[in-house]
Amino acid sequence: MTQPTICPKFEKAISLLSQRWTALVIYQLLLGTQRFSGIQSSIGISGKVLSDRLKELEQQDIVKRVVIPVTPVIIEYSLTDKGHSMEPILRTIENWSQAWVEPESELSAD
Amino acid sequence: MTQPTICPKFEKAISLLSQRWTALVIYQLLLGTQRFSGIQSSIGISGKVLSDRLKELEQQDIVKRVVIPVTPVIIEYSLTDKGHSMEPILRTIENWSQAWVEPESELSAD
DNA sequence: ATCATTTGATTACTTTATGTAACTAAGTTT
DNA sequence: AAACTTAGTTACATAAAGTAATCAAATGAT
Repeated sequence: MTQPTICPKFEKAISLLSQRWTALVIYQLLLGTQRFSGIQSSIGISGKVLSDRLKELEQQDIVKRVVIPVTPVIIEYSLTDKGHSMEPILRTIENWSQAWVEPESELSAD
Repeated sequence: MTQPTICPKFEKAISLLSQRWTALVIYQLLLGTQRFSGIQSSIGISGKVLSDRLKELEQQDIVKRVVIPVTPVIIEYSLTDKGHSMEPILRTIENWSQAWVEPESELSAD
């Protein structure tokens, strides 16, 4: 048998990044601390899924959540060191996309 | 409004890589030409989804499909130039995972 | 005091994606 | 003709994601 020879760490990283929105959330946070609604409107994710993703990223120690008790409450999300360490991944994808992805053939057939 | 300012090419790349299995399929093909059943057993993907993924990757000119009319038929899948150009993405993820991902805490509670 | 407002979230419900397992097609051996 | 092999497909079940309404906490307006 030549079964699962894929490194578990790599597989875990892939399964994280293969979740819809995860990479985009991190990419947005590379721009700096942001709030829930800011992330939501910048990438067009639903509140429900954003909530899920942020919870998981917090658990993975990729995102840090800070509550500022003013009114209405402000909650700031930012990247941890581990989160920032993912920047090369996003940049590599960014570079590749510029070199190889053809723009969406905008079929503006009226 | 500070709406969708994300580059369409980048978004397209992300949406491709955010599909479950896509990155692993490409990663496997970095090892060289492989057949349907080989990919299937190496990463544990269902035939149905692998079929979908390979079709999309073919459309995106990332994967090449070659039919060898012997019996039983052999169908070889390999990366195109565009496919190979994604290697840095996978390597960057691989490197990051080695440095930052903690191995699955194997809860072997008897 | 009550009501509306704001942010960050959750819940109920619908739609889409994925998993599972049985099945098909073509060619060959038995 | 029946069995076997590879590369799929199909029908059905489960999981994930989208949508919209709703909640909680704090506060200012009435």
